[in-house]
Amino acid sequence: MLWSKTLIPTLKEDPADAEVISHKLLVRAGFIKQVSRGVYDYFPLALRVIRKIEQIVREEMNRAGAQELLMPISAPAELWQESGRWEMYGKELLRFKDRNERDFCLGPTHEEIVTDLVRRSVRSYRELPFNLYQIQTKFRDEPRPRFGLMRGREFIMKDAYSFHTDVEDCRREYDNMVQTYKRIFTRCGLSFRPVEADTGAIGGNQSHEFQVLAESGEDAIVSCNTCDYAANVEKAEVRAARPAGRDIAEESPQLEKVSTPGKKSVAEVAEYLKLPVERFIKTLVFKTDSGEFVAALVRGDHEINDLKLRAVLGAREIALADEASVAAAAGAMPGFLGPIGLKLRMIADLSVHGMRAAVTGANEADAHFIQVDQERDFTPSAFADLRLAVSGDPCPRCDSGTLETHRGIEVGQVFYLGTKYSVAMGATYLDAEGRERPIEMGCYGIGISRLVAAAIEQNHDANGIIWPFSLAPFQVLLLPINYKDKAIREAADKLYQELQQNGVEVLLDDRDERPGVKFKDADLVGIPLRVTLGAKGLEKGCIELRSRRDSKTEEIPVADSVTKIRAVLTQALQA
RNA sequence: CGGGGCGUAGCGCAGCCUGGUAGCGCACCUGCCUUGGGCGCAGGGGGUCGGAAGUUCGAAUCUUCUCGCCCCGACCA
Repeated sequence: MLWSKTLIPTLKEDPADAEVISHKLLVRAGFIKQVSRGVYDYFPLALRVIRKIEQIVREEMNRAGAQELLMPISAPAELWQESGRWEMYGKELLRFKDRNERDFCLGPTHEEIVTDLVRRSVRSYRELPFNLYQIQTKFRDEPRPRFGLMRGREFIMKDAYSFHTDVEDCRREYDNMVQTYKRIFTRCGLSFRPVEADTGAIGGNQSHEFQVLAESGEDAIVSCNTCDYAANVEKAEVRAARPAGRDIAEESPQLEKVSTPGKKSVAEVAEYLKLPVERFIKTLVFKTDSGEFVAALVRGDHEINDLKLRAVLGAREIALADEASVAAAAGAMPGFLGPIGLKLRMIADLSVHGMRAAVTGANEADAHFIQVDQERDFTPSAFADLRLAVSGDPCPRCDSGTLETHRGIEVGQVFYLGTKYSVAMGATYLDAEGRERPIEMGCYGIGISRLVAAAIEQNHDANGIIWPFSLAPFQVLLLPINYKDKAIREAADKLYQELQQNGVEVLLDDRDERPGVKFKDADLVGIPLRVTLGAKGLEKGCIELRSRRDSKTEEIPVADSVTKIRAVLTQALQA
């Protein structure tokens, strides 16, 4: 392709509204432009990258036995009402009415549509199992889209759904997809990690996310430094600390109430009393969807994992109670709450068990208790794993490991769904005995457009993007120093033709620009191989081949150039 | 949804406080020059100052409303 005929509006300066590097570079290098909040145009270079990713995904999904189809982007409300998600999904679901005032939504995901499709098409166990996938634009009206392609409202996704007669077969396919995803992300040239994950709004009861490791990632993940345990912090289990081994007969110092005027947060009180935050017990009051107020207790240096709390409470929704509700329900203001004398149901984190010489609120204004002894002074309704895992926690799976934390960009997620949708929507089959049974389901997503951003977060330098060979919009950039020079132009045109005839994806910078401009743009756009054609080299019959990633440069004879470039590409794409 | 910030030429910004009829850099166009890392010189085009209403002789500038975009928060007692 000719640069002069391609829309590549590069910018010298960072766009004012971009925060993360992938967003800045995608805009600066002429790949995307924002149309509205979280919605972007994909310019020709971006589309080529997307097509590359799609192709890898297609090849691997097909190889794994899945079949591609295409479902509608809009869905009638009735299907979402059947699954119950019309009410549950909230404002992220973009809803609208057609001309006849019928409710519709734009699909943020397609469990309802695909389940409907399958229930109308499948009767017998003989027709199962199968796995259907599509690559399509999705719309989620995110509360806060940001970071360019990393969290858009409109985005391109590969979503797959598998259907099975039984749990074992569904789990087999789940594993098949995990392996497939590993191949896909490896082929994309990314450093990633599969982690255990919460199932969120999709539902189901087993899930892994595929996280591309990057500092700018929105997700926090933990991984064991010894075994292969890794999880999203939302999901990470925390093992009960080993029992401290305490002497029951030993007396604790007497409980004491101290004045802490205006000191509300753990940090403030700790500073004021000159006591370490680990000695504190935080008391947080949550309201459940059934209207109950519940106190959750965690150590001062820990944080509540509300997914865990929600699960322990068996609640559908929980939220921190506002000040007025807390005052009414607990009889004290936030900041001075404590378990002693509290009339609410209390769930305490495992680490609170057996704490001594602890500090808690005194359930009255401007006062805290010190020398609190959990076993002596209060008894929670239950102890449970409530807190977020932190760096340094012991691994929940192996004996010797400890957890370390990383940031990640979630580019894929696999779910074992079970029969949640098939039961709700009546997707059943007849087994060999003629009994009607619900279909077991799994679902598997990959954020195609997010992957573009993730790849850049992981592959860039001060000058611009460095595309992995497998994702690059072009494999080779031909850069004639002066395209108006006859000898250079003829050499460039000839090489351009030959490379194309040899199946190499090549972009020729045929613009009448100064060399400096072309070099800067070349680095910015990030095509992995650059061939520079200059007068000096051509006099010797040579061109210059340069790697974008490591800047390694070699002069090679024009006559060998096609062979050499093909060899480099072959090697790079195999690696 | 709460808080903050910003909307002035394609991009990045100044001007606003203290009202007087819009400017800088880059980009763009023309010519000359130059050609291995965002050249040089000369000339030139382009803006309903996000929108609406108000105050005023006069509004980019002051007031009100509104729309858009960005950031932070929307759990830590």
